[in-house]
This record gives sequence, C-alpha cells and structure tokens, in this order.
Amino acid sequence: MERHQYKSSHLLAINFSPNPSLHSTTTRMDDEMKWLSLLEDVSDYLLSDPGSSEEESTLSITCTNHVGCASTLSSHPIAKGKGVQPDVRYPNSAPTSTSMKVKFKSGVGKKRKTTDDVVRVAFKTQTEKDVMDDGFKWRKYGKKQVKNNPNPRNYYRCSSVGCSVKKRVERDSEDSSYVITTYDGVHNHESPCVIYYNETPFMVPNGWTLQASHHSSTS
DNA sequence: CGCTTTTGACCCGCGC
DNA sequence: GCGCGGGTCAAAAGCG
Repeated sequence: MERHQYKSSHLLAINFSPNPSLHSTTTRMDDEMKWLSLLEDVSDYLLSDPGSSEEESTLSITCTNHVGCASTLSSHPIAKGKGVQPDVRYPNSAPTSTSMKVKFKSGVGKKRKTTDDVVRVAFKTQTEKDVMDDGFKWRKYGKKQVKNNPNPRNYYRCSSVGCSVKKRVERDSEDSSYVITTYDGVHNHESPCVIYYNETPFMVPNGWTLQASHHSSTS
C-alpha cells in the first residue's frame, strides 16, 4: 500500500496523561513531532480499515510508563492490536498535560498542484511559543497576513538539502492561545535530534524505542 | 562570511 | 477577463 496517501480526512484527538513526577517546565514541544511520526503509522491502519471512510476518527494515546514514557496506544479499534510502537522520546522531557488534534488530509482544496504522494498534516496545539521546535531545522521563507485571522501566517521550508518539506505556522484566529501547524510532505532524512541520540545511545533510557522519523514510499 | 529573517513583489488558482 | 487571496520568490538587512 502506498504510504502517506490519505484519501479521506481523519481527525485524531490525542491525549497525554503524563507522569506527574515528570511534569516540569523543561517540557519540549519536540515531543509532539514524535507523536506525529507515530500518527503516520496509525494513519496507515486507518486507511487500511474499511471503516476509515469516516470523516473523523478518535484515537487515544496514553503515556503511562515514561521514565521512560513508553507510551501505549489504545482505544482506537483500528489501531488496537496492530503493534504500533511509540517513537523515540527525549530524555528529561515530559509531555505536557495537553491534547492536540491531528488532521490528515489529501491534497483536496489546495490551490497549487501537488503530487498525490504529498501528505499534509495539521495540528493545533495550545502553547505560548510561536514556533515549535520539532527537531528539524527550518528556514523561514515567507510571512503572510491571511484573511479572517489577525495573526500572520509564517512559511517555513526544511533547511536540509534535498528535502522539500514545508510547514505553515499560524495562531488560531478563534483562540490565539493555540498554534496551528501544518506540515506538507515527509522528510527524506532523519531528524538531527534522532541522529544525535542514535550516536549517543547511552543517553536513551531502557525501554525506549528508536525509530526513524521517515518512511520509504513504495508503490 | 555564511546563514537566516524580513518583506514587498510576483505568481497562480479560483470565483464571479 | 478581472480581482482576490494564498503561496513563493528574492533582494536586502540582520545576526552570530
């Protein structure tokens, strides 16, 4: 099956249940991108399931035993039992008690032509930070005031040579405490952070899973 | 000096 | 055809 080709729109609500002892101000937004990698896998299951034609699906992820935080994926009838594994986590970083919604979209509605393989992932996060550090290096290439939103939209391109992934970042017009981040495409390289931890495995607590953040596409 | 950010201009698809 | 609006370009400025 072709990966990253989402025929329908899925809305997934992810809820973190962080270990209270790890809930600290050292929280990094990086964690949410790690969840995104996980969601890419989950979305495959959604597609492969006959019932995935629904406009919305709900997925609940519970972070239970971080020292860790080897998260368990549960609740979603499609994902359950599929052996989906959590992605790599950062040492000393605990997820905030937060939730985010992730919407997988096909290219429908885009003005510019894109290939069918392009995946667009958008999620809304409650954060005071204007730009979330997701482990990748981005270069800003545009800023635009868009209609129906007093907050400007910022455009970023992945700085890695040969990687054409883009992202848009804007504050929610209805609630400016939320940041809407939209990713277009899939990185064709590792996150610099993942490489870093791969090179220093002694920093990764037992039980953590190192997983590449990109997937090869087969047709 | 090289990389990033800023920002106005330009491009392009879409609706009327 | 034209105007609107979102997305991109690229030169200049900023920064480490």
